[in-house]
Amino acid sequence: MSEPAEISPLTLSRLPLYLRCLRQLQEKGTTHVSSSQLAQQFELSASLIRKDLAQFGEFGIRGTGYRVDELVDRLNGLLGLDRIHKMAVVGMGSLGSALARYLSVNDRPFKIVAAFDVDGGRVGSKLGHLIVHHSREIPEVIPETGARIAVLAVPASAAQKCYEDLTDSGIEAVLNFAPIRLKRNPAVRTKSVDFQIYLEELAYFLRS
Amino acid sequence: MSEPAEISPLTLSRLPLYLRCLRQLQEKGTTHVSSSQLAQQFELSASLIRKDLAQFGEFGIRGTGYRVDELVDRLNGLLGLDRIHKMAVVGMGSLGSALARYLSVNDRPFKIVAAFDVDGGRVGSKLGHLIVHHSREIPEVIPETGARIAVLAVPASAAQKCYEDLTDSGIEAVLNFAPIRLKRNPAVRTKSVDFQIYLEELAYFLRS
DNA sequence: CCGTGTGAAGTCCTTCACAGCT
DNA sequence: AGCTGTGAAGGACTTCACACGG
Repeated sequence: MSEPAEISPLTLSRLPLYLRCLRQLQEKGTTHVSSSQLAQQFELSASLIRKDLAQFGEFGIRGTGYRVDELVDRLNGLLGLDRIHKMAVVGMGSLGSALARYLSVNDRPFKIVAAFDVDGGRVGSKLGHLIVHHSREIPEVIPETGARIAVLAVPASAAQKCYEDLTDSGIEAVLNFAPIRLKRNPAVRTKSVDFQIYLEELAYFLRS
Repeated sequence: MSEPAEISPLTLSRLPLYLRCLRQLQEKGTTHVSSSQLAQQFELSASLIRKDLAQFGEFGIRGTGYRVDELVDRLNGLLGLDRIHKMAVVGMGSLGSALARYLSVNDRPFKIVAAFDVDGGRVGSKLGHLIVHHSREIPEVIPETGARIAVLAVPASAAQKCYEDLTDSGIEAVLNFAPIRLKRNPAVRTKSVDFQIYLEELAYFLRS
């Protein structure tokens, strides 16, 4: 059972989820877990877990379940989380700063190597031991730092321009928080997280 | 063509997206748009747009397309965005504060009516003209304010407890930002936004 | 003639059910 | 006996293609 050329997007979106659940189990000291236990505790589907995992080899033990540590390692490897990812953050407003704190926790593989803003009050200030650059320096600084992934947390009006500067500078993946539909660069993995849209979706259930 | 009892979750997730695109068109002064124009400009599927919209009535004009203003109004109505939603925010750390700013922009129908935290330095401080309450006051304050929707932006370790306090207090929908898999209350619409997971998903494409 | 609305076809994803391993 | 791995069945969603209305 060798690894397929392409993981289906829905399977891919669940792998980090499984990882999160398994990490919670690790903290509790659980060493083995079955698909049905996982399903019950975390409101997942047992058969789906098995199908998802079985795509990448047989690392379950029939009659017993999965070894938690092994599964964590395997998923970390599959997702490329077993090494450091250098990350840039563009937009150091309240959201960008908060994201910088939340996304670069020490035990996680994402390390911020560059930060940008256009606000004179923030350019030159420090984020940890990093200096915040002006966004116009993206084309020079990104290649210097070797960042391959970027978080975009600028106002909607500036997002498309920043996005293009980033992708032109060699960034390969962007996580966008600006509330706008970006015109995407097909060579760059782009994911948008839009809080307003999530709220609007929830609002539907409050029409009563 | 009357409205169905249930919208499929995937259709529902696209309606706010269409709304976002349409608002962008409104700002540019566009009055009419066809499904294929929408599809091209915003990288959507024309036939899917038509299918999604047609579920709620025939408000396209054959040969012409859709009237932007009318469609915006209709979608706003469908999603329950044509009235104010009172919202509570729990967790006034950097993320909670940033979210409070981003989600309660004036032209949006979500209005923050209560804020909570456990940190002595933040309890009692002001968010606009609102006082930040201690989280232990959730059971009293939520009913007083009439909030029906809540944003949860507390550390993972506190999330489950806060979630339960909120749902026990009558909150009907929760947007969770804590990086944890919540044990959900089935009576409450719960949506989780997990930045770490999104990054991990992107990391998969950077394994090279 | 253009674009919507919509059955039909096609694709993708999930659930089922059980053979086979431990 | 228990649980994984997996073909087969079932379901959900999307795309196709065209009839119909403007």
